[in-house]
Order: sequence, then C-alpha cells, then structure tokens
Amino acid sequence: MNGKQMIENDVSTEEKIKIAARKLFQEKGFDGTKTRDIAKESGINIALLNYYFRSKQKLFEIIAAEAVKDLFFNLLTILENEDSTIDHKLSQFVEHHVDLLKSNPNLIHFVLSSSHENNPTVESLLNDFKIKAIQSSFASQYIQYAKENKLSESPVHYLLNIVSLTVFPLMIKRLFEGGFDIDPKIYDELLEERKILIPKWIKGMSEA
Amino acid sequence: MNGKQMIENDVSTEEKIKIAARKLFQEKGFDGTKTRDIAKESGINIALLNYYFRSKQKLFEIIAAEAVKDLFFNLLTILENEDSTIDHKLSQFVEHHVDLLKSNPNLIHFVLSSSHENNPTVESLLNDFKIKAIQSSFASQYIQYAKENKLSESPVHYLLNIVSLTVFPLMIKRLFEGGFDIDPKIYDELLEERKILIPKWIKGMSEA
DNA sequence: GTCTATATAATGATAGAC
DNA sequence: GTCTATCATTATATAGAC
Repeated sequence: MNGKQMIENDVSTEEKIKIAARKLFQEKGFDGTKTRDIAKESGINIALLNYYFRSKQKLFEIIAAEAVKDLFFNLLTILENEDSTIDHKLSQFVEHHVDLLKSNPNLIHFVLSSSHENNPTVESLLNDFKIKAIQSSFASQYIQYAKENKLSESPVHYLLNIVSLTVFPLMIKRLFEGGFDIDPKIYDELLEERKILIPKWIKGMSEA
Repeated sequence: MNGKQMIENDVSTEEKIKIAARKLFQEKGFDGTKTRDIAKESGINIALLNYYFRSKQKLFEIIAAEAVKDLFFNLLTILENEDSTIDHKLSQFVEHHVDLLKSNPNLIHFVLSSSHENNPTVESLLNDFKIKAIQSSFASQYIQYAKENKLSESPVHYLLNIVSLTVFPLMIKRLFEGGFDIDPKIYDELLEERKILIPKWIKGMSEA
C-alpha cells in the first residue's frame, strides 16, 4: 500500500486547491476569480487544478454547493428539533447565524450573489432547501404557535423580520466599518448584543 | 450647425450604451459583463463603446457612480428635511425604498457587491455619503429624539433595524419567488404592507 | 501526482476606412 | 460618428515529460 498520499497532520493537494478556491470565489465571484489566482494562492499550478477538478466550472460548483450547505444545514437541524419551542428556535437561529457569519462574513454574500446570477447549481440547491424547510416539522409547529399567540400578520412577515434583523447587519459589516477608522470590535459587540435583543424585539413587534 | 446628432424623441448612442451597460453590470457585475455583450445589447459595436467611454473600466465607474446616487440621493433629501419629524422620516424612508427597489431590484445588490469587491470608486462614493449623513441635521435631530423617547439601546441598533427590515426583504425577492411558481404579486403585496407595518413594529420594539 | 510548455479561445482595445 | 478588421493580452484547458 504505497498509494497513501495524504499524510496525517497535513493538507492534501486537493484540499489546498479547495481552500484557495473557496477564499477567492467567495471574495471575487466566479468571473472575478482566475484559475491562475487559485493556483498561485494554493501553491500549485493550473494543470493540477484541472487534474483534480476537471474545470473551473466544476470546482466552482463544488465550492458553491458546500457554501449552501454551510449556510443551511445547521438551520434545518435547528428548525426540526422536536424538543424545542418556537421561541427557543428563534434564539438559536439568531445565535447560530451571528456566530456563523462573523467567522465567515462572505458566506451570505456569496450565496446570494451566486443565486442572483442565475447559477443553476446554486438555484437548485437553494430550492431543495426550501422544500425541506416547508416540509419540516417546523412548519406545522409554527402554524400552531401563530394560532396560540394570535399573531395578526402573515407568518411570512414574522419569518422575514427575524431573518432581516439577523442577517442584514452581517451583510453590511464591511460597509459600516469601511472609510472611517472604526474598530471592528465595536460592530462585533453590537452583533453580540443582537443575539439577545432580536428575540426581545420580535416579541415587542408582535404586540405592537 | 449640422452637428446636431441627438434627435428629439430618440436616444443618443451614448445613452444607448449606458442603458445596456447599466442592465448588464447590475445583473452580472464588472467581471461577468463583457464589452461585446454591452455592444450587442445596445446595438452598436465595441469600437463605439471605447470611442465614448474610453474603456470598460471608465464606463463601469460612471454606471456605479449613478447607482450609488440613485440609492442615496433621495435618502439624504429625506433625512435633511428640517420640517419633518423622525417618525415621519421613518415612514418616508420605508416607502421610498420599497418603491425604489421594487422598480429596480438589482440596485442594492449591485452597490453592495461593488463595495464588497473593494471597488475604489464605489467605496469612495459610499464614504462621501456616510460623511454627509453624519454631518446632516438628521444626526442631531435623532439624538434629541432618542433622549425624549428614552430609547435604551444604541442608536445604531435603531437605524440598523429600520434598514434591515426595509431592505433585506427586497434583496431576497428573487430567492423567495424562485423555484416555486409563486405569483410575484404576492410578495409585492407583502412589501406594500411593510410600508405601514415597519414603522409600527419599530415603535413596538422600542417599548419591548 | 506534479510539472513545463503549448494549444485554443476570449476579451479589451485600437487602426484606419468611410 | 460609426463601422470592420485586427492586434495584444489574458484565460482556460490539455499534452506530454518526469
């Protein structure tokens, strides 16, 4: 058995390429990222990229698929937890996304941009997720919750509000900090505060 | 005077190019848009594009600058109106942006993407706007308002919430409709409802 | 598996005729 | 002002040696 190429405690070439590709695609998008840049960033050459992934397009699709999963997989887990109340799911949703997007600020932008550019791979992955979410136990749990709490507006508003309040501030983090010499910690603290504030606000909104 | 090239009731070549460029840049970004595509879309050829705008880059900068202005110019007018209360400005803000982004759904995405990709032109335009907003009469008016209403949280949260609730649902309009056969009118009606609901919600949040 | 060299295609921009 | 033809560069992908 001398085929063992991936040494323990090290990173395989394939993974090196993926790491570089992920970084560049998420920063500059598909068209803005050149295979040469990926090769340089990962310390290999273009031939190897094609050896492992056959084409830039195929490599992109792998990266995009993983990004969608990163963004949505844990979300489904949260939504489908049968032992959790709607209120608890709300708290978890906010906490999870603030943490996730603080550590990977480009993730949402990448997924939104890719779907915006009518990327079929991303579109179909997003669609799969939407179907799963609608079919999940969360849907019926939420309907029950809305009845009990006599939520007057459409449930779509309720969900839109939660996502908007949580995700949008993470999307404009750079915009907020750019230009001035604002310490990134200030905005990070603000985001931490929102983990607690958003559930509180959502309550207040329903009662308004 | 035979130099009159722009015929009444018609569109100049320069404008034709800009219209095509605006559409494509906003859909596909700088790197995704090819000069040949712009030429084809506007019914002219690449040579003319360079004749009028010297380069793809310069054309992009013009389009990007106009997009930032479209997004922010009216906003400053709303904020700086001395005869308007904070509450009224809030209503105007929501109404204005729902209308603006319904008619031009790509505008925000384009501006956010461009700033995301560290486009210096867009960055500097956004920065100019931020300075103007901070220096505007709105800033002091808001501080006064916050005191009177004893708003407990940071004013940044207050502003973030308004923008998040207003803008984010417009950013994911396509995402929401895509995949299923959802009538776009449904989401449009939802957005219309938000013109009235968001100011109400914001009140409720402050009191939570 | 990894590299260098190269084929093939596309892209931005210009020259020069009309 | 507008066009066709063309150049120079860059990009993706592959061939073939090691």
